[in-house]
Amino acid sequence: MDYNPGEIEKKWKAFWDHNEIYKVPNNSDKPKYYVLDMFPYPSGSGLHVGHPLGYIASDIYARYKRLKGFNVLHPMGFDAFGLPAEQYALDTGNHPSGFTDKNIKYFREQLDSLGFCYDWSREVRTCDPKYYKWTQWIFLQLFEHYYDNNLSKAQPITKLVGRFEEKGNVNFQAATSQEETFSATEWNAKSLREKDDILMNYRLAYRKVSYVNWCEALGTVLANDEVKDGLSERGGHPVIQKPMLQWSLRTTAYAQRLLDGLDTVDWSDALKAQQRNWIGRSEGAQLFFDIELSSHKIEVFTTRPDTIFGATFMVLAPEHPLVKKITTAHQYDDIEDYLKYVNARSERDRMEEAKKVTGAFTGAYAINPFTNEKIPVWIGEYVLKDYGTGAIMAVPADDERDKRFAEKFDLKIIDIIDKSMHEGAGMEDKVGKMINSGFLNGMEVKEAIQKVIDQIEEKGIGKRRINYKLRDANYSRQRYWGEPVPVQYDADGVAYADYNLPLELPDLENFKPTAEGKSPLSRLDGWVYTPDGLIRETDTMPGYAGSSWYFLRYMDPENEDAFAGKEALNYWKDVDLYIGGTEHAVGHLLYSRMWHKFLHDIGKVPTDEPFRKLINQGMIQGIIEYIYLKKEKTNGQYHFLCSKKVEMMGLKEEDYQRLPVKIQYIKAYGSPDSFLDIESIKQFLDWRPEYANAIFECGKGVYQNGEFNPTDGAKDSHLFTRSETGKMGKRYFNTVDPVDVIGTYGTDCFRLYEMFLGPITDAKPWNTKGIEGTSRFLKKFWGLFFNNEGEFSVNEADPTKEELKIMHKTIKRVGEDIERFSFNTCVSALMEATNDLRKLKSNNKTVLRSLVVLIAPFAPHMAEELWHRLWEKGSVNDATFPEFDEKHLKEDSITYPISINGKKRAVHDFPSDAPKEDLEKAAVELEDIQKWIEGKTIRKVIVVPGRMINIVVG
RNA sequence: GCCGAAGUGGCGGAAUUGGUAGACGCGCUGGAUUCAAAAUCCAGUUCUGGCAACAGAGUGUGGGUUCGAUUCCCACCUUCGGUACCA
Repeated sequence: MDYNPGEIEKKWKAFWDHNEIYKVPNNSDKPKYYVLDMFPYPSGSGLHVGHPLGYIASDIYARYKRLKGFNVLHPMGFDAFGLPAEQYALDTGNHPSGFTDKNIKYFREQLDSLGFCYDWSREVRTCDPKYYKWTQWIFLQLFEHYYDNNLSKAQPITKLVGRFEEKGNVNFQAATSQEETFSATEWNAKSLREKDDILMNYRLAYRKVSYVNWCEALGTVLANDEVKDGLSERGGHPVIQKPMLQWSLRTTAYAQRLLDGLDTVDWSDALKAQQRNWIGRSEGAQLFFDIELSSHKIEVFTTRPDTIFGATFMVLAPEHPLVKKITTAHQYDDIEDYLKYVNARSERDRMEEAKKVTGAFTGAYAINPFTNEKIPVWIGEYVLKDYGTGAIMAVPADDERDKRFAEKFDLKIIDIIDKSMHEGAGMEDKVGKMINSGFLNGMEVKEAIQKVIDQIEEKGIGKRRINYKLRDANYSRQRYWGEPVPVQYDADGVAYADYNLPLELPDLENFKPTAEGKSPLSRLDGWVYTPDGLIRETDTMPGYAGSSWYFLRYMDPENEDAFAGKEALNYWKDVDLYIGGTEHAVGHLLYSRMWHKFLHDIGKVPTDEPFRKLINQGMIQGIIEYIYLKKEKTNGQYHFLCSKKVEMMGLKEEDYQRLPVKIQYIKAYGSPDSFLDIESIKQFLDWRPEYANAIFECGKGVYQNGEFNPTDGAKDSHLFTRSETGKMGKRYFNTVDPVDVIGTYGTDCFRLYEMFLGPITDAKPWNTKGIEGTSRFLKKFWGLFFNNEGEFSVNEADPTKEELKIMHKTIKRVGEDIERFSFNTCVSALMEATNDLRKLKSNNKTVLRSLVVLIAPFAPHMAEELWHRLWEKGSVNDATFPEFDEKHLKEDSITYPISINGKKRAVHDFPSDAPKEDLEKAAVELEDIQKWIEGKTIRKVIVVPGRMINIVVG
């Protein structure tokens, strides 16, 4: 009987569904294991072959763990709120929920075609009120807690109020943006509104003024990547930085714990390094500078207080609140002009042009507290409002950016560190001897840092301090398609938690934001104004709200009394294995960890870290095929040119635009010689009718308006395309839908091939052609169970020594390779075993039964079919992963490579139990070796038993 | 700029702790089968020279450590990914 994947896969999928094979109980005698995939956003374009890579890997591991006797939780759900659905609603006027449902349905179909062992009864969707009820609930918990730095733990706001009533906030260690101190008496005298403002400075979810990219023309707030050069990506309208009162999360409160927790998890060093850099802990000093003729002080944070004698000017962030207060009348116009310029630039613009030096002088002078010199105060966009204090003391002698700034604006530079002993050392190396630095002269940098901080503290002008680069996370979105924030305000603007959850997202017809940039919800007067005279918050929550805790909901998805029940949480505890892409390295993975630590603080989850082991899958790349379009039209027509011509004639790349072409039109796709022929140019024109009259300058002629004019009588011609490996995506028209591949080769084959491509963590290009190899392998594997007449036939006799060796070798390799997530080599091992058994013409039942279990995680449908044909009961999913026995792997003899001075010159078989001395002697006497050592002295013979022999001659 | 990862045949990749470089697969070449093709099977396939036995070179580049380096160390080059200008 021939292998027919379509039939088999359909049959066993129905069998598994009917028997609820993948349903997982919340209690079991077996040890638990939790395998999680990163939460997908169900985009309209569906999955391409790159997406399932991680899902297949986790599915294989989940199935393997089950065979190893674990109770395995392996769920899936949808991160269903988000921008694309909202954009779709804006464009079409349709409600995003219908669009989202449709997308989820297609996504689910695609996932189902991949044969995953998800327990779909646990599916969650972030846009379901039953789910976001708990997202809102967690938000309110954050709102009603603050972070106590002494206890290193979140505490209820009520406790804080108690403390204020008794002692005020003096000497109180908490994560806060509160600057003024107050006594108990002062506190008790404050109005409700004043108290609320102060509490806001302590809450873990709080309101503050922060900046958004506001586009007046589009009437909406834009994400960073929707803004380019101060203009909106869509339409090219101006974008400005607009201050708005918004919700934030005090992520910074958890900075140190987020850093420390990294030491306890099994993640790659690369990923941990990224998180550490993001958190960005630095040690240094906080320091206040007096301003001449002003009562204000400028606060700075510096990691290099030792360089203070070289601080010859100061730079404030343009948004710094002091700017308006200290600017002199004379400099007013300069500063205003500069602020206008900066206002039009996004943070990203500022970063991308790191080398561009801009700034303006405020006219004010600060006093260097150690030299007592007057130093000018400037503003400059290279100083960011959200890092440190938004102000720096500039030391042009030792800092590249300060130096460029000083050179451009002709400011004083004083050398303060002699680095002549340390060639090539930079500022970050913290080496050298202090010069021109008063009492620090002659000290090494590290010593000077400590000395100067002591002095700073003694003078009372600053303190030793630890600073984090991590910023509080903006939590407000002026959008419709997200969780409503369950907060109400009274007439004074005091915020109250609304525990009437879920606060459902009301229906809407107009999804446009309001003229002032508020969320479209603010138009719903009947919703905004509550019967008790309060006003609802109209901002919605960001994408990361629902995805910061979803893995907990899977543990107990139906629970109506809690986000998950105590019992379920205590059984599943945390995620044992998390697989997903690096794009979430800092965002999602940091927010989830913070939420988890918070929930742990308030006693709601038993663990401090959510994800024990984490693997980043690499990207599957596609080949992007471009055609060259001249930027200047020829006789008013678009003009396409063969890529070979552009390359060979040495034409300037910048005169051409690269236009990605649908890969379906390409001939010789993926090869360096890929091209469009006349037929495919016609297809291209059907797709892009705006180029109907364009000129196509091919190798052997010119095609235009349906006519081909050859240069030398050619019938057809090639318009060569430029092929580049890059991302697979809709915008490059190079996606491959897994459903299409599966239609031809079957699910098992597709799974196997994705794994066979290479290591899970590496990026690698997709090439559909290579799948033939795994397809042949499955046919051969299947063929092991059938005789020449096509009848199922296995040999029930005891396996031979050779058969046992193949079997145990394969068990060892597949088992060990799954454990180290080397799935590509597992497939190789199974291929080799199949080839070996075919050579032996072996169809031994004991051996084949083991192989069926080994292949089951990879090709579950075929395995189930063969399992049942072997007269086994139940499901292969409930089989036991076979154990290997070392005794079957022993060889009688070992083939040793024999090297002379490390270079292999011969191979020879020796008995595997031959002692070292015998090997030494025998190797030297071999005929093949004699000619290499003739006339030379043997200095040494190195024998590594079981491995190799090396003869050193001289 | 900064951070991270990776460079091995025509291609994807293997070599788990320093010990036979190129497993396995794609592609290609030759053969069998076939009227022919597809499919299948067998053999070969790192490069250079040689009919061959064999010899030389070879894991991005240049150095180093070692009896022995794809693996460890130093410097550099290239590619990919991330990025909120490390005060």
